[in-house]
Amino acid sequence: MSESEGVRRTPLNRERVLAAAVAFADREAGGTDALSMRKLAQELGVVPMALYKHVANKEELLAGMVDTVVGGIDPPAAGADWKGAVRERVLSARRALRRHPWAPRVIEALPAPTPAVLGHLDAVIGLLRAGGLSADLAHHAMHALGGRLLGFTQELFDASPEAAPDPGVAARLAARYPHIAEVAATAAHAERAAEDGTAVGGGCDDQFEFEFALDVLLDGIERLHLAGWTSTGARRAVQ
Amino acid sequence: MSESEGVRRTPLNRERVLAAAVAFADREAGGTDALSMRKLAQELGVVPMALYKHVANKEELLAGMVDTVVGGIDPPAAGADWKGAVRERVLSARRALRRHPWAPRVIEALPAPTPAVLGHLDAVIGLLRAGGLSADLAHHAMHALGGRLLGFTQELFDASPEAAPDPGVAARLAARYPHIAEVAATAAHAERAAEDGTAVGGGCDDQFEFEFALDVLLDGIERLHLAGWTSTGARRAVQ
DNA sequence: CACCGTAGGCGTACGCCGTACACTCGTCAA
DNA sequence: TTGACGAGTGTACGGCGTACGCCTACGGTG
Repeated sequence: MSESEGVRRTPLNRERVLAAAVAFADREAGGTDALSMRKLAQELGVVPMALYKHVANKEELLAGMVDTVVGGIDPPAAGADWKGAVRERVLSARRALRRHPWAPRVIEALPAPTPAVLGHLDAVIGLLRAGGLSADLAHHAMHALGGRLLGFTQELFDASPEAAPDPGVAARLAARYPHIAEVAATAAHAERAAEDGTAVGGGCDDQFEFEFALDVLLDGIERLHLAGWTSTGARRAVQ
Repeated sequence: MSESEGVRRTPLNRERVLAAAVAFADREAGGTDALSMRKLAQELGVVPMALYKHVANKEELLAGMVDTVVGGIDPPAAGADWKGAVRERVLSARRALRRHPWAPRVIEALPAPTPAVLGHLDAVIGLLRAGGLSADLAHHAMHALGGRLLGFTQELFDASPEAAPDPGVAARLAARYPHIAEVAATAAHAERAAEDGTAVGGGCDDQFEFEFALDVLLDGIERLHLAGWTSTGARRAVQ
C-alpha cells in the first residue's frame, strides 16, 4: 500500500537498472544465464517493459553491466618500470573481475568491446609504450596477454577498423584511444609489408599472434625447467 | 511422397545428429547460438522431440559436438624435444578448432570438460612429463597455456576431484587420464605443504597460477624488448 | 503364423524467454 | 487551461527447451 502511493517509489534510471542486474548476476548461481529481463524487472518491482525505457535491449544491458564492473579497475600507476606497472594493472583487472565471475564470459560474448574495456586496453598499451616498447612489440604483447589475463579476444583489432569505415568515427575513436590506434596502424603497415599472397585483408595475422604467445610461454617454461624451478621455491621466494 | 514410404529414410542415430549439429553451427553465422533443437530437427527432416531419443538434452548435444571436433586433433607425435612436440600438438588443436569457431566458447561454457577434452589435456601433460618436466612444473605450465591455447579453464583441476568423491569413479578417471591424475595429486600435496591459513580446500591456488602465467609472459616480452626484437625480423626468420 | 515387447518418431502442451506496440497517467511549460 | 512528454503498464506474438503420452513398424518368440 505504501508503495502504491505516497513516495511513489524512487524512479528507475540506467544506473539503478545496471546495479540491480550486476547484483542479481553476482548472487545467482547461473550468473547472467540466470538473468532475464522479467526477473530483473520483478527484482525492481516493475513490469518487464519498463526496463526498455533505460536500456535498448538485453545486449545493451549486458554491455552496461560489463562497463560497470570494468570501470572499477584501478587507474594505472605509471611507475618507473613498465613491467611492474603492467603487472599491477592486470592484477587489478583480475581483482575487479573475480568479484563478478560471469563478467569474462560476457565480455567475450559481446559482439564489440565496450568503451570501458577499450579504455582498459588503451591504458595497458600506454604503459607498454611508456616503457619504451615499440608499437609493434606492444601489439604482439597485448595479443599474448589477451587470453585469460585481460579478458578480450583477438578480434578486437580486426573488428574495430572494419566496423567503422566512416573516417569521422574512426578519427574520434583514435582520439579517445590513442595507443590502440597507433598499434592498429603499425600492425596494418607491417601486414602490408609482409604480404606475400596469403594476404589477410586489413587485420593482423592471427596465426602469427597465436604462435607468438605460444612460443613466449614455451620458451619461458623451458627456461624454468632448465633452471630447476619448483613452485614451493617460488612461493617461498614471494614471502 | 518418396519420403513417406519406400526407403523410409535412413533412421537417425547419435552420430548423424551430432554431425548435422556441427554442420549447422559451422554454416550459420551465430554458431551454436543460432542452433536450436527445433531448427536442427527441421534440418534432419524430423520432429523436434525425435532428437531426444539420441541425446538427453541440448547440453549433451553441445558436449557431443565438442567431442566430435576435439576428437579430430592429431595424436601427439612423441619426438625428441618436448617443446616441439607440445608446440605441434597445440597447433594441431588450434587447427581443429579454427574450423569450428563456436567450439572454444562452448567448451568453456560446458559445466564439465568432455572426455575428448580431458584426453587432449592428458596427452599434452604426457608430453611435458616425457620431456622431463616435474609434475609440478607441468601443472603450472598447463595453467599458463590454458588461456586461449587449449581452450579450457582453470576450474578443470578444481572441479574434477570435487565432483567425484566416489573413490571408485576417481580411480577409473585416474586410470584413463594418468597424467592429469598425477598432476592433480602433486598439486594437492604442494597446496597442503604451502598452506598457511589462507587455505583453499583441495584445488590449486588460482592466484598463484594466474601470476605464474602473467610473469612468464612479461619476462619473455621483456627479454624480446631488450634484445631489440621486431616482428618483421621474426617473420623473415621463419621463412 | 500370431503375438507382443520395444524403440524410433510424432503431436500436443506448458512455462519460460525477449520484445513490439499501443495505452495510461502524472508532471510541467506555455 | 492545455498540451506535450516521458516513465511505467498491459497485452500479445513468436520462439525456445522439453515433459508426457501415443502410434506404428520391426524382430524375436511361442
